[in-house]
Amino acid sequence: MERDIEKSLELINRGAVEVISPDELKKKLEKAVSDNRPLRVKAGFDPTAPDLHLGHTVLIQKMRHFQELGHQVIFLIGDFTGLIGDPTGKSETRPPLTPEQVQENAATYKEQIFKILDPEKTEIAFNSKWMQKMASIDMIRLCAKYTVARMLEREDFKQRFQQQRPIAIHEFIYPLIQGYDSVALKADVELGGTDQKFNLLVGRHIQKEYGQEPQVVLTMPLLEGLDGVNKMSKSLGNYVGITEEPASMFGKLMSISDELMFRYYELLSTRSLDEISQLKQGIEQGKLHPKDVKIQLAFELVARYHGEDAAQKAKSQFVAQFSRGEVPEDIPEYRLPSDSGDKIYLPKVLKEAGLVHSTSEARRLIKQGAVSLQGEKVRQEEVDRPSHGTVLKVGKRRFLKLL
RNA sequence: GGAGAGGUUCCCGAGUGGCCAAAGGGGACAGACUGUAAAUCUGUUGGCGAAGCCUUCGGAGGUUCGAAUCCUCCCCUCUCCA
Repeated sequence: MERDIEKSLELINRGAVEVISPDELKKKLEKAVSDNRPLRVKAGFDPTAPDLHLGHTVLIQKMRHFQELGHQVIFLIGDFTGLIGDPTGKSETRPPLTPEQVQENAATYKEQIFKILDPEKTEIAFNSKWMQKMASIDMIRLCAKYTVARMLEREDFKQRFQQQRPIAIHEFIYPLIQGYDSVALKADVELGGTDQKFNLLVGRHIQKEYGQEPQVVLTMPLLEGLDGVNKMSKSLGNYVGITEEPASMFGKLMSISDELMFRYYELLSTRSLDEISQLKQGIEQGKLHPKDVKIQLAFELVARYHGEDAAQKAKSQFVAQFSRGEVPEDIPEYRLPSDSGDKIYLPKVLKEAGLVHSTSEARRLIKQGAVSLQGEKVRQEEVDRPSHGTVLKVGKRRFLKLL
């Protein structure tokens, strides 16, 4: 275990938004060293998303830091709470998952976190272990430890309440169970995104109620999704999954705005803050092209999850396709019906091949000049039957080889 | 239990008998531009081989030449009262 408290604090605080409270953290660290007992550091994950995405990695990397300092990290999969659905940050009640879905998703989580965490030093817990068998009377006792008024202090509950939107009662139970998890795990520290602050603080309260020393709460910034506005989340579809194909990962990262790129640098890159501000300056002074700086970011992240080779390949493919307008290597093929004569009706082909949802959409795209055959823009819906191997292109990203 | 408000297209939201496949915004897609799947500007955004027709406004019926709009019943959400 790291014995230098100051050094520990430095690493722990890096990137963190808030520590509640810093004094308690320091004391816990000192005690850990003097008792030679690693701190139990908990972070909970809702098993709604089968794919971990870059947003999660901000937190997981912080867990990694604790591991590096020799502490015990607990990756809690909220398989029981997943049946409720965390209402945090949601404007609406979430549909509950079935037990089967939860199991499936939890398994996938488990596979993925070890891309970042050291399996040897990670304890994986499921809160169904203690929640499943909790007696009704104990559940009621747990509920008795918090009040409706205090629940409504939470911003999203308050808003929904004020806006006359539904809040189901079970949603109130979520923070209580999350707090009880800390009791069950005897957590010394709990990590979470800033949106989790309320739930994390409820944990402190509940622990006290159950006679435990309250956990230190450490919040990490939320990573904005690709849209640059909402937090990255599976359900909003603005995410980059860590198991995503290199090319897709690279492309998505290149699609973020130049402004958002620096946010990603700060939260995801291992580069020092100094280096990052140098990149920023370089762009402002016109020495660096923003596209190149973005390529470096995409490269670093793809390399982290897929290796250097894959990153190199994704990069050259991207440059070929979007800077030079070349046709990518692996594109889907479509065999034209042999009996279709010497004219083909393009909207139908596009639909059959799955490049568009409907022939209407295809017709619109043709009208807009988005469709080309072998580099030649198509203006007619009906065209001469193209020769074998002709490349059909829709927009910038959809390709089809006609056979 | 009583009284009231509401449920509209991917999302938010306008529409209160025909001019409604339904304003506006968001998102998405496309085009132009660009050393970016960046920014910006413009356009498109139910389906149908496209003529017109078909399906869509919580659900089921009904009135009407004609219904998102009116009526009946049902389901769901919210507010106030109990």
